[in-house]
Parts: sequence; structure tokens; C-alpha cells
Amino acid sequence: MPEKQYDPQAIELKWQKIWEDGKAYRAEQETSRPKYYLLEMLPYPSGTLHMGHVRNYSIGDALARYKWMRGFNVLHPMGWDAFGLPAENAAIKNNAHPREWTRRNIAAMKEQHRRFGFAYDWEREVSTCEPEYYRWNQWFFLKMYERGIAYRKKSKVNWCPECATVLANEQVENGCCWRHETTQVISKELEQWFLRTSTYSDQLLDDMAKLKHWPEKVLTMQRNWIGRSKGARVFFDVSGSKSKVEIFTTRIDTIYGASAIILAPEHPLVAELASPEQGARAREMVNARQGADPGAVEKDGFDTGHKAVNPFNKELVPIWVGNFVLMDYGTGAIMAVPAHDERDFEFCNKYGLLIPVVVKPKSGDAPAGVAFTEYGVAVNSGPYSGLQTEQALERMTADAERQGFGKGSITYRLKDWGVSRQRYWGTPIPMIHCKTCGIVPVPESQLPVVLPLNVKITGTGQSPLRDSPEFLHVKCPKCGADAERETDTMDTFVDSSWYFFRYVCPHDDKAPFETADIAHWFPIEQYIGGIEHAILHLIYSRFWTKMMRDIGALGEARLDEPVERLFTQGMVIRNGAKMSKSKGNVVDPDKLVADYGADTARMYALFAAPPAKDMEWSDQGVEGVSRFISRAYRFVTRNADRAGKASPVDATSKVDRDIRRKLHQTIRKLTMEFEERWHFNTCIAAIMELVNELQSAESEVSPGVLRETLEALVLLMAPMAPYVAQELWQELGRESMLLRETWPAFDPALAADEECEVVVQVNGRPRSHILLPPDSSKEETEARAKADPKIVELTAGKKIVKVVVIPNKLVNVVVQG
RNA sequence: GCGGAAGUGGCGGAAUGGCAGACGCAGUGGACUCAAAAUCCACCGUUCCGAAAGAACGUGGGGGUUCGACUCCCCCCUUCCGCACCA
Repeated sequence: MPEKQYDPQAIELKWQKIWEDGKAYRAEQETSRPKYYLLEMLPYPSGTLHMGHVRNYSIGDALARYKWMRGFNVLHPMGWDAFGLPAENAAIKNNAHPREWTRRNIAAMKEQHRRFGFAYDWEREVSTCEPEYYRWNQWFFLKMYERGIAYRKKSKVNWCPECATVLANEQVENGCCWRHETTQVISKELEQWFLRTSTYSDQLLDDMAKLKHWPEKVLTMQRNWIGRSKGARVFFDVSGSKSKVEIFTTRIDTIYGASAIILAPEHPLVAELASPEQGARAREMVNARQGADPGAVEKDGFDTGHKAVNPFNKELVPIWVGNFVLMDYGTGAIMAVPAHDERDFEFCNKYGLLIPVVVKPKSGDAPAGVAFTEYGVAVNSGPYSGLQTEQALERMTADAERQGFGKGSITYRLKDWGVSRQRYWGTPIPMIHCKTCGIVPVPESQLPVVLPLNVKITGTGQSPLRDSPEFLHVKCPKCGADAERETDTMDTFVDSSWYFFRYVCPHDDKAPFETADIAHWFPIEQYIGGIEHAILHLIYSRFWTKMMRDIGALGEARLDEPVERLFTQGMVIRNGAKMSKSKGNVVDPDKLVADYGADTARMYALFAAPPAKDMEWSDQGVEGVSRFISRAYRFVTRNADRAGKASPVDATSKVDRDIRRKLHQTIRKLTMEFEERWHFNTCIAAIMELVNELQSAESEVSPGVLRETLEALVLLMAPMAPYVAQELWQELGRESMLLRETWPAFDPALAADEECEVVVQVNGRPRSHILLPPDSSKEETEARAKADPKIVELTAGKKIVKVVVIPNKLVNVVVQG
């Protein structure tokens, strides 16, 4: 048969239709095969896929297809993180309704997904902006409210003037909005809904021990984010007042060295103790700190003139206000121990406060002119002098507790999750405000509280839902009087905290999911996504799972953690910068597919770098992959007939044996990579080598070996270039779907080398090669190496000190003189 | 400042203590062609008058362990990422 020219468009559209019509990717819930839940992070439907998505999904899809071929029952779903601000911004800009805008984008992106041939079970598609999904956000919210996990409090919030909404602490970066990197976040006091993530701090921390297959980097980031810190709280009386100041310290052992109490400028006591001028100065400090780079702000403060009593030695210390003390960490007040804390040292040094030394190094002297912050031995600390820091901490905490002026305490950086957003395009919080009954939850039977569609989005201040009378006005479920609905909507991180549970039962209208089905599919064997979600999404998801377990929603599934293995892929870089619209260095996936086909795009995404590393985009690199696929295609099509007529393998010639060995080595290599290392770039390189070698042997290889090799080649290509692989499978006269075929097995005997090329070194420098039968003995190997003429020449007249022999690999002759 | 990852030809990268540079890109020469594209073949780290034979050098820099180090250990430099006054 003459070779055919590779026409990716024709091939890919043909198989896309056949696969979709045949529902090839449907996950069946049955037990005859082991299940494998493979999840990739769901995209925000911005309108088009970007190359970061393509890379993420190409990695996931290769794995999904491999697992399928290994006989797993693969659950591989996809959905849309469809609520959020861009839809509202687009609505203002284009006068399109957020729902229409979002649905259009989803349709467009789904089309891209399909064109790429990603093997998703689209029957399980989840779109978080649809009532059938978000009603369960509301349902969970009610359950949490019942149990006090969801609550309302007045709180200072981070307000982004650009978004005109509240941001979670996690959404503030360097004092600016995470979306608007140059917009300073301001502080505002509002009634807000919160979820008690903080009560899960310890569990979130401790259960990390179960996340054995998560990247250490992610766990470290989460650990730092939770920020568990063990210390003590101590009360200082304010001299001449009934008030007390509570401070938090991790170094109560240094309390004899406290030379001041320093309050955060927002501290309530400031209003009580400070003069009006001082109060104004404190407010200035708060404003000045807003949005400033913490490292760059000079320490600033003032003495209130009041004194506090150190409960340990009854000494009076001045009470200061300092701009470097944080109100929302610990108690908002500290004891300054300048001799043993760098920040306190800087502050006290500036203002000429005392710097008493109360800890000495265990040996030697503390360096002069800086704070000695390490553990050592207590000095000048009354009855505790002479104690090692570890014991002093313990004893002084116990004593403070016994005498009632302090106690051991653990402080976390992690705060409760503020979920209120003054926004339209999100899940309505299912609560009602009644003048007589107060806050009343919407009865479960009335869910979902549907987001009204006829709302004008103006982008000004308050929640657009307040402008929808039909939505706003409601009868109180308790007393029947006129009442108002809550108009805040939920943070969209709520949606993504549990979407992967919904995939299991996407159309269930009785419950968020059936617990038996959760028990069947969970945990997720593999989750793949970007490192940028290491903290927020992945902590919230972990919290949500524990919360669902605790409210009984998981039933017999009783999960502590949803995700067994996490993989974070690198970014896509072009011209030295992350691909992004603002940098103007994006590659349009549609154009790529139109020019080269989906297989080339997918394969290049895997070929350019190992998945965990950033990958550099190169248009010429794409060309190279395209050339390879085309070459392989032509090779198989022009040899299909010859291979097709072949009888079983009749490998006798050296060429045949060489080809078979290369084939089985390639299968071994790819199997190892898919199972363990995921360096798909080297898989593709290995396939290229196989094709290169096959092509060199084209005229000599026997039909039987040719057939075996071509069939295996096509199977090996299937996870990474599924369309062309399927087409070539058909060219080889096979009708089955590759997804249902079995991944080829390698024969170790066939993969073994016939001869080993052993390197012979003299003093560690390679000088010669010898060919030996595999597994030759050490003695034999050494003798042959020493007999090599080159080695004889180089070692002549010298003393052989040592000979290192690594069978099948290497001999190193060490000589002297 | 703290934590993490990384640094290998002109470029992307390969090599899990054993021949550094697989595979691809770019480049050079050749075949095919009227010509070009495509394709195929060959060459392709640097230096040594240097094509071949041969040799030296070479994985950010310096030291160490080892018969042998891109790989392990120590120190330093650079880049990127995360956190950042967390008491």
C-alpha cells in the first residue's frame, strides 16, 4: 500500500464523532474492575482555553487513557467553576447577562475540549452556576448554620474598591487585591458570614500526615498558612486602672526582660488609654500601614504614658503603641523583649528603651549589638534563673496558670473563612432577616433560593440583589411577617470546595450525592492542577470534606481527606514570562489545532519538559513534534499491508532481534514512566527512537516483527496522541477502540541486551570498550578488560592498585606511577 | 529576612554514583527538484595548526567524600516561586 499523507483534521474529526457517539468515556460504576478517580482542576469559563489548561488536561488525559488500558474503570470528569466576578464585569461592559455570557463561554470551551479529544465523561458535567448545583451549597450552608459552623459577625473586612466587594484574607496579596494587583485593599466594618475553618486548624495540620503523596512544597505552604504557634497568654494589669492587657508570647521565659507592652494601633485599649492626639496618631498608623510593604515600613510608635505591671516581678513597664504589632494575630498586644527578639530590638533601640538580657547561650557569649533569639539558659529571671529555655517555658507557663494571670495557648494564623460577598453572580446565602425573629434560615424544602435573572448590574457598591424587589421581599418562615432575604452571595471558593463530590452523582435532586456512590469512587486517586491553588482551594476542599464528614453527609464513606495523590504541573512560559494576555505572549489553542491538529498540540505539551517543571513554549518545537507524528503516520500506512499479511513473529535475523529488543525496552520504559515518574517527555523521545530505528531497518525487518512492533507502537502512542493512534490502529486492520485495548506487556528476556558493551576506564577515564555476553562473571569481565590492547598499553609498566568491576557496565583499572 | 525549586551545548531538555549531552529544535553539507517546499542521508559541546586518529577541557563557582560525582556532603553566587513585622 502506498503511504498516506497525514491529515490531522480529517482523522481527528472522524474519531471525535465516533467516540462521542459511542459514549467511549463513560465511567461505569461496577466492581469487576478496579476504579480510578482521576481529577483535573475545573476551569473558570473565561471564554477560551489557554495553554496552561491544555497542558494540565494533556497530562491528565494521557494518564486517564493509560489507566483505561491498564484495565481500570476510570472516572474522569470535567466541569465549570462558573460563578464569579468576570461574568459581572463582562455584563457591565457588554451589556450581556452574566448567565448568558457564562453559558456561551462554557459552550465554546466545551467545544475546544471535545476537539482536543480529552476523554471526559461529559454526562457528569457540573456547572456551578446552575441551581441544580448551587442549591447544595445552600443546603450545606443550612447544615453548617444548624451546627454553628456558619455564623455571622461584625468584622473588619478587606474591601477591594475595584471589585466593590469583600475579600478573604487569602485573597489579599501585599495589601492589594488578588485580582487587581495594584488596587489597595481598604478596611471596612460589616456584618459578614463566616465558616469556622479555625476549629479545623489542628485537624487540617495533623491530617497532613495522611497526605503521603502530596508534594512537600504544598504541605509546607499549607502548614505555614495554618501557622500553628505554641505559647502562652499573659495578663498585665494596667497601673491605676481596672483594665488588663492580654499579650501572646511564644517566649514567656523571656518575660523578665520585657521593657514595654506594645499595643497594635487598632487595639481597643488605645481608645481607653490614649489622649485624643494619640488616638489620631494611632489611626494614622493604621492608614499608613494599609497596603504598604511590611518589610519596608519603618517601625514607629509612641508612649501612652501609662504603665503595666509585669505579673512575674511586679515591675512597671511603659505601655506603647507600635505600628508593627498586628491586631488580628494573637491578642493584638505584645510584650517587647528587645534582647531576645529582633523586631522588639529594633523598636526599643530606636526609642531608647531598656534592653535587659535574660537569656544566655548555653555556651559562649551572645553576639553583641543584636537580639539573641535562640534557646539558652535563663539569667536575671528571679527564681527561674539558671533554667534551660525549654524548662523555663514549661515552668513559667504552669506558674502563670496557677497564679491566674496567664495560661498556655496555641495561636493560629488561619482565620475563619469569610464567605460573604456583596455580589450578584454567586450562590445566594439562604437566610432571611426578620425584624421580629432575627436571622431565620430558609427552610430546606424551599431550596434552592434561585438567583433572580432580571437584575441590573451596575458595579456600584452594594449587592445588586438589593435592587431586585422580587428577590429581596419575602415572608418570614417563622412568623409570616414581611422580611428580607440575605443579599450576600457566597465566595466562589465554596463552589470549588466540593464539586468533585458532585461528579459522582451530578443529577441527584434528592441529595448532594449518594453516600454509597461516594464510598465507591472516593478517594480521588489522582488530582492534577496548578501550584497556584496550593493554599486556598486545597485547604478549603480539605476543610469541606471534614465538615461534610462531621455533619454526617458522607455517611458510610467517612472520609478524612478527599485526595490521595496531588500533582502540580509547571507553568507554560514563552519568551521568558508566564503566558498571559497582559504579557501578549499567548498561543491560541484553536489556531494550534487548526494548523497542526490536536495530537500535535497535546504531544508537544508533554514533550517540551517534564510535567512538574515549567515548560518553555517553542513554535519550532511544535513543528518538530508535528513532523514526527507525520513521519510515524507515513511509516505505518506504507507498511500496514506488509505487516497485515504477516504470520506470527518469525524473528531470526539480527535486525529482527534488534528491533524486538528496542520495542520491548521501549514498552518497559513507558510502563515505568506512566507508573512512577511521569516524565512523558522521555516517553515521547523513546517512541521517536523506536520509529527512527524501525525506519532504518525498514527493508530488512521481517513482516512478523514489523506487525508486532507497529501494533505495540500504536498502543504506546495512544495515551499521548489518541487520534492518530486510533487511525493507525484501523490502518493495521484493527477495529477495536484503543481505550478498550490492553497496554502492551514487555518480555524481560526480549528486552535484555544480547551483548553488553562494557566501558573500560583507567583511573576513572574511559579508555576502551569491550563486548561481553550479558551477566558475565566479575572475573571474566576483569580478565577481558585487562586483556584489551588499549588497556594493556596504558597500564604497561604501572602498578595496578585496584580494579573495580560492575558487571554488564564498567571496569575501572586504578594504576599508580 | 525565612522557606522551596532550579542552574547541563546556540535553544528545550536527557542521564535515579558508572561512556555527560538521549530525543527534539536550530545550524552546516549532500541527495531529490528546472527551482523551492516537503522528504531522505550525513555532520553538529569547546580547545589543541585540527578533516581523521589522538588528547585536554567541560554540567553556575569553590572545597570535600569516592576507584569513579550533573548526581552525595559543606560553603558561595545567580534566577524563579511562595511566605513575609505571625510576637
